[in-house]
Amino acid sequence: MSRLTSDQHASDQRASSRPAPEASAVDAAVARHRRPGSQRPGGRTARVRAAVLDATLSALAEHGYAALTVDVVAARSGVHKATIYRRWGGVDGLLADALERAAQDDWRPPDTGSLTGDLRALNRVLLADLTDPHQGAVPAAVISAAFQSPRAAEALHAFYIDRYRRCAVIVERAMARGELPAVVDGDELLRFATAPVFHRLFITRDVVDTALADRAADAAVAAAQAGVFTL
Amino acid sequence: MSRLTSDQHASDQRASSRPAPEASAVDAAVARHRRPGSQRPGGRTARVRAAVLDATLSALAEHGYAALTVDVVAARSGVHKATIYRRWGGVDGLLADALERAAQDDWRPPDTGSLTGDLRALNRVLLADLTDPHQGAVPAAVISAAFQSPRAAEALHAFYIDRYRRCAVIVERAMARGELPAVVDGDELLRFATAPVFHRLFITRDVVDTALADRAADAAVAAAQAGVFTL
DNA sequence: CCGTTAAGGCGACTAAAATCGCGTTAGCGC
DNA sequence: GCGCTAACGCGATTTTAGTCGCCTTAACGG
Repeated sequence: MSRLTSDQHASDQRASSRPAPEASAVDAAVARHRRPGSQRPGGRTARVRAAVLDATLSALAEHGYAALTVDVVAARSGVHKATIYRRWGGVDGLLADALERAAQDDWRPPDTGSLTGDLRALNRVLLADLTDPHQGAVPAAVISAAFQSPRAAEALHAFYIDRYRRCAVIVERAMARGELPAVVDGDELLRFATAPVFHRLFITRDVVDTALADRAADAAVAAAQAGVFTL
Repeated sequence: MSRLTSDQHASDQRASSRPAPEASAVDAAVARHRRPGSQRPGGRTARVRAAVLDATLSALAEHGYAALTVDVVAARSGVHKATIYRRWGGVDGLLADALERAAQDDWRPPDTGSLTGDLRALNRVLLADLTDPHQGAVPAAVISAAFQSPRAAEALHAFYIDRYRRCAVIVERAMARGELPAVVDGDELLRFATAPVFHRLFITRDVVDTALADRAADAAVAAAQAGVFTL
């Protein structure tokens, strides 16, 4: 089992060639791992990280957060338990790093031509992602882990800083179109628009549908037009 | 240590008298514990529950959620570990029950004379409670536990159903005063008003101040007046 | 009162999580 | 190529979490 997973991954990475020269996607992923004092972030280390985080994600999607344990990830990834504890410290570290890697994608907010349309679409995507067992399990698990682990909390914070920054363009477009009465705080507007979705999913644990997603978007637009987010 | 705690608790409870007759406050607390099939919810059982939940709360406040373990609660309460596992199943059960007991208070929403005032005050109280290490640690911990434990999720859901129901009077008063253009969904309005506080505290992990609490209240009022929550 | 029996106490037991020391491998600079 | 050494593999060990069987205690009904 452990060999199988290991081999499988090795063949995923690079079929059969020298490991060094044309590493560019790997370098990008690796650069982030380089911290002051850390050395040798080369090929193997990167492969181990990829294998471990992939295993973390698939284990999470398959058996849920409650069953996510270092031993499971070790078995799935073919990486030794001790290595995982050394590099990540525990499940919270795994989740934090998985989220950091997930943030390295090319996600872009929707563009429908209107502020309300964009925000509604954003909330629907958000809802779909968070309820999706594959993508959504990671943010959800990190939200939970953040209560116990400062590292997870920091990763979560950074993740949403980045996501909301990427969404800022929605508000900029709306202002350019003259849909808003003045210069508003885009971050603020976006956070208000999305907050109800998170709130019902993870705090009150209500059932959430697209109607709520739309209503939240509408409420934020109404508040913005009333001047609540005006700078 | 275990004897010390045990003795201390015994003397706290009832100095030196017969245990049975004049139990009324205890009875009230106990009545809830009586479930179909459960029997003998009498004095000792109630005392054990009180001791265990008190220990859970103080341990949580003192050392945080990460350090909250059954062994710690057992030691603090003077109740044996096995008993706790039998009755509560684990930390998630402890938290769920602690939240259920906490819900049995006489909490009332603020009454300032205006809708905006009430919602602002509500959000400020909410923020203060959630950041307070004593009161606030329980909801926070249960929110986290709910990701792994259906029981905690159910307790959380029920808790907020009840809290928002108690707040409904805020919106009713506002409608009676004519502050709202039509009949609005009070629950909806209240959830929108409070969602941003939870969102920043537990999802984005931003720093939260009273200015945000007020802004969230204002945004909800603006949305309500624009007809977003109209039934 | 007194018998019945839930509920709790107790400590040993099993299982799982986490750590450690040491040998091996493979990046990286030369 | 070729050392050097960071990073990983490995199995044993320690620590912590959770379970079990048996005995004791004390509610509750009569």
